[in-house]
Amino acid sequence: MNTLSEENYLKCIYRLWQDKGQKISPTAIADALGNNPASVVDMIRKLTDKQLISYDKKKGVELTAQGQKDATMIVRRHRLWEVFLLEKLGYHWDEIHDIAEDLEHIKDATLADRLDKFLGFPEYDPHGDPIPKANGKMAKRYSTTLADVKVGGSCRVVAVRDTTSQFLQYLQKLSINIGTKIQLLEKITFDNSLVISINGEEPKTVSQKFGESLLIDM
Amino acid sequence: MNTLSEENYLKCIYRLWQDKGQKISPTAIADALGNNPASVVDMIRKLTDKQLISYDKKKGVELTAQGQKDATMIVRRHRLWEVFLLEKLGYHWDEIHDIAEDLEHIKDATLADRLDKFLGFPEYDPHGDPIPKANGKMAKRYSTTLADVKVGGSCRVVAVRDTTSQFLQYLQKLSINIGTKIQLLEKITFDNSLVISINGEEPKTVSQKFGESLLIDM
DNA sequence: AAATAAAATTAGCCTTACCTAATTTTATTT
DNA sequence: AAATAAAATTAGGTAAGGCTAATTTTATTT
Ligand SMILES: [Mn+2]
Ligand SMILES: [Mn+2]
Ligand SMILES: [Mn+2]
Ligand SMILES: [Mn+2]
Repeated sequence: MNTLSEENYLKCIYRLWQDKGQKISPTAIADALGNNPASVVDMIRKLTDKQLISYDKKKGVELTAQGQKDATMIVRRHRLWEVFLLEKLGYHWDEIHDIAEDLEHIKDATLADRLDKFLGFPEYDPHGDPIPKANGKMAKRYSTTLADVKVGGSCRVVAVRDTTSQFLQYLQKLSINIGTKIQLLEKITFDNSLVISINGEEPKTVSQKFGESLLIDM
Repeated sequence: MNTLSEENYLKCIYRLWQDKGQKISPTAIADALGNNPASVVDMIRKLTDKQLISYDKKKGVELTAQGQKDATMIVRRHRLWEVFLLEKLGYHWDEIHDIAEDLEHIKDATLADRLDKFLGFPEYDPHGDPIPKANGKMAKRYSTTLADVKVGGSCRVVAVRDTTSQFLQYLQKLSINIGTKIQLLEKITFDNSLVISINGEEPKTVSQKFGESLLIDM
């Protein structure tokens, strides 16, 4: 069984691998976790000994089959708890991530499966991220962002790429939720700012960073 | 905020204080937690510094007002999660204690209150222990055991004093649950064994230890 | 009151998971 | 190719929360 810290590293490596598909370096992990690179090197040794990752200066850090399995199950628990907190306990979507960050580490052979059943086997979490099934499979992850939409085009919000409360609360203020319709009216060439209409309302301007953080379906 | 270990010590001291009402010594705590007395002495120092307990060789360990408040809220969370696991996720009553032992440490300002509301503000947990309210108050704790019943008398099971799976599974085997009616047919004077009838069925013999572990209402 | 037993405490170690500072290796400029 | 910068690693340290073994204090017997 993995410790809390080991689990957080596995999940972090899994996320970096999914997000970029690029070489995962000790510094990348350190940045993502807010830890010192020296600490990361320690943990890389530990996880390598446990055969959960492999590390090669050329290829960077990679999850082994077992590491991938373990990471997927942590993500599964995280997202299921998020659904529970939002749907059953009435939290808002900017409050659930941090609590799920702790709940995901509760280990019991049947807990995740029971929770899954209790929640009605949800496909996506409240942020639009797919929830891995017990067998590790999961629905497709969205990848097109608002920044990819062509001027004049319309789209529907399906997920967020950033789950910080700063971003989620900003969305709240703009009345944007999963499912909200957005039309791209104009792209400011100077800094790629986007002029959008939310649910057909009056135009608002948002930054490129904002656009890249909203996942959409055309 | 208290660490996981500090919380487990607080809860342990709280339980010892409730159970015996006697002087709580370092060895008693060590026994209860399965830790070494030397480790307990370390933690006594730490909790004393944090003003959560007081320690006097004569009077033993005592919770301060704050320590009592903290301990009560841990117990609240533990028992609420137990109700959740049993009622919502369908666990049996011998499986929930260990999982709640971890869930009780999840800290969020409103989590316990939301869970309480979601569960319909239960008064007792699945083992018959009263659940502290948000203000710290709770329903009465039962204290009469099956061993206190007079021969010929009848009673109803209201709680268990032992939550080990050994005991709970034994109860399961005997078809005893919260609410089960038991009649005391005979008390063997040799070793205080009890001959009982469960729900009017044929007589069964149980030990004194068994009788002292079942809390009842006459 | 001594002797003995039990409980409490101290001293010194260990592991986990972090850290800083120094050094070495690898990449990027010039 | 050197020089420089960045990344990775090593060395050594810290705090939490355990441990064992030795010692001191307190209780219980004789
Ligand atoms: Mn986590
Ligand atoms: Mn999420
Ligand atoms: Mn616990
Ligand atoms: Mn209970």
